[in-house]
Amino acid sequence: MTDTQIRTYSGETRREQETEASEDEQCPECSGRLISDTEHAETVCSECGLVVEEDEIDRGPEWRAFDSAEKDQKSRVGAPTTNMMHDQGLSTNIGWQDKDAYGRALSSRQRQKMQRLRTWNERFRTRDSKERNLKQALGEIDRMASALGLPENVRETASVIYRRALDEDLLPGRSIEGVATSALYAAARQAGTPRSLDEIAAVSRVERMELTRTYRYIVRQLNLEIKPADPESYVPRFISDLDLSDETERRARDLLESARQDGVHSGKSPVGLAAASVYAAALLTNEKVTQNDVSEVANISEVTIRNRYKELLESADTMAV
DNA sequence: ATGGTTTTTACTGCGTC
DNA sequence: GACGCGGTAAAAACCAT
Repeated sequence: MTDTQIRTYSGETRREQETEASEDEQCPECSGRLISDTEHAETVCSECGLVVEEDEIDRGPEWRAFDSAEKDQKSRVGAPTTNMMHDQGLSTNIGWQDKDAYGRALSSRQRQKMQRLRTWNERFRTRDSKERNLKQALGEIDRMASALGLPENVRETASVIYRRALDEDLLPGRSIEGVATSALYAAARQAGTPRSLDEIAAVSRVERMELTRTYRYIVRQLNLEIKPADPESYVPRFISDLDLSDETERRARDLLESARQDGVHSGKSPVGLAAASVYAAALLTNEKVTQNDVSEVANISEVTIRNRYKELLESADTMAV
């Protein structure tokens, strides 16, 4: 049984169990495999045909198709809506070809009319400043996200955050780039794939200081609940940057876990903690990494690593006893 | 603005290869 | 002697009030 992580806007995570796949379910009568028949909204046994469940919710289409060509024809699913486009991909586009629905050329009178419609459609589509604003910001978010190797869902979340900021009129006085960057930063953290402020600032057009200011403001105004980043989420990245083994990764997580229970955590920078755990774990597994190596990939001073990793080992010891 | 906390910077001493 | 490591003090950055 697999767990899926569901992340909500506010960043809390809860776990939901996926609906049970029918493969390990057995028919109560003859212990044959159960097949869920979505077309008739039933779960039936493949051996004896016993209907185990009826009247399930049918998520299939309401039409029937008798061959694949017909299926294609009847299917009427468009592109999914996405928050990554300023109009969620829903606006109308007037085709550039001067053809009618049957592919015949239009009369010149019609052509002129279509040209006027195109012009106006375009004007309305990016009508007010907000829309144009959004367009630019989303482009920015996209650019930065790919520079940082952040997955699509992060971009999506960032877009949502930006949209909210826009709706609440938080923009005046702040730069589009600044807010866009903040949104991305927040989204990355919410998604559990945090990037440090430095990393974000490196690909953004705004200064670090402006970024932190805007970020704080946005978080406060939108009531985004962003928990302090979990040190563990940095571990895999550091491990792979340093070419360390899985074993080391596991130990690093263990160290962080016992540190958490010990409460050594609070107030300390999560990145520092992660870096220290990686270093300490490498010591334990006899893999060679210097404090300097770790400090470089983690962008953390060696001093911090030293201080943290001692604490980590200490708390790991007391936990073991 | 302020004060408390954490991180960084810079420097020093020790041991090892 | 260079390097990794540990320690310290003072400065800087950060955060809540």
